[in-house]
Amino acid sequence: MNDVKPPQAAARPVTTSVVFRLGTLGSVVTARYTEALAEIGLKPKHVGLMVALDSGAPPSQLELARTMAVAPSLVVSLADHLEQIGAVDRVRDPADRRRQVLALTGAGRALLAECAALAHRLDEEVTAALGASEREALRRTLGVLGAEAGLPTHD
Amino acid sequence: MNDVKPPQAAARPVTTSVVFRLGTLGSVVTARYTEALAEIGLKPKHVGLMVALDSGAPPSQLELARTMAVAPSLVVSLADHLEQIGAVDRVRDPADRRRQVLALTGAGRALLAECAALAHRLDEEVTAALGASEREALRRTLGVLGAEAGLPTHD
DNA sequence: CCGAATCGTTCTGACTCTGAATGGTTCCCG
DNA sequence: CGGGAACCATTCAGAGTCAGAACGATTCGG
Repeated sequence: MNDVKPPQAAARPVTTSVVFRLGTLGSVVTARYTEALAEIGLKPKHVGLMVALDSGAPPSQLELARTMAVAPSLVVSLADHLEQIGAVDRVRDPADRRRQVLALTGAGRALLAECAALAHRLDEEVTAALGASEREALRRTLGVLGAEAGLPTHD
Repeated sequence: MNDVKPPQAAARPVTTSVVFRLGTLGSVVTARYTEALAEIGLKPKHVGLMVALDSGAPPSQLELARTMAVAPSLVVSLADHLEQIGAVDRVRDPADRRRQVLALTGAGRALLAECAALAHRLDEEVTAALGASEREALRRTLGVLGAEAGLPTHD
């Protein structure tokens, strides 16, 4: 019937997929987020660890590694840094002295709040082209997908 | 007034920000996407390069590096591989023999279509928890934000 | 009470990407 | 014309991030 060859390869190009858009957008947004966090001496995974602690995840390092889907050895270095700046306490569990139990300090909660403020400030830049209802719908939909994938989501 | 200390640190936790959700979701989705691509011997950036070519971006390697926001030396290795598997032609521009001009071959277009199919298949898994209208709204919103950020978006 | 299992830590290595150095090509100006 | 400056692609070394193996300390089970 129609032999018209489109200049593009496919009727539904890769670029129209949620997966592709989420990937590319995710990396550019994360780049800005990472840059902003660097100014307060943190990396995204540090925030991730604090979020896990704040969400009431089991506080032993091994379990934190599991909830973060990350190697235990990485948790060590993250905890090292957070402890050094006074954001977390790290004590041996008296009941099982193999375990290292992490807990947010007051300063840690303040730091996490600062990260939250920073993130929401970035949100306004990133979603500037969106209307309020679209913005909220996006936030909500991402929350649903995140929860589906087992990510921490207050809301 | 109210001195009730919430168990969480902030009224608007980091996890409710679009930036945070986009980042975490992006990385988990990208992980699955990367894994799926690996089975056909590609990495996300290979697809990115093919997409750029397919979208009519200026085909010299340096300009491709600019549109992909990536170092020129990386384009070399990406093009090396794509050329080796016959997905792109790489010829010296006769008008300026410093330039290396890339172009998708037929096989390249087929490969890109395969990636598109793969991505859309993944989409259904990832967005399984969403209704059709929500899914479409997400796709559209991500497209708007991507366009805002200067990303290639057919649609 | 002793061997197996568990947790944390250290360290090595894989992987990805950038930036500097190099060689070939073109442009510009005297 | 001719020669130096600018430009493009390529190679290579190195920074950064992360996982996995190896080890020591501690606990559990028989």
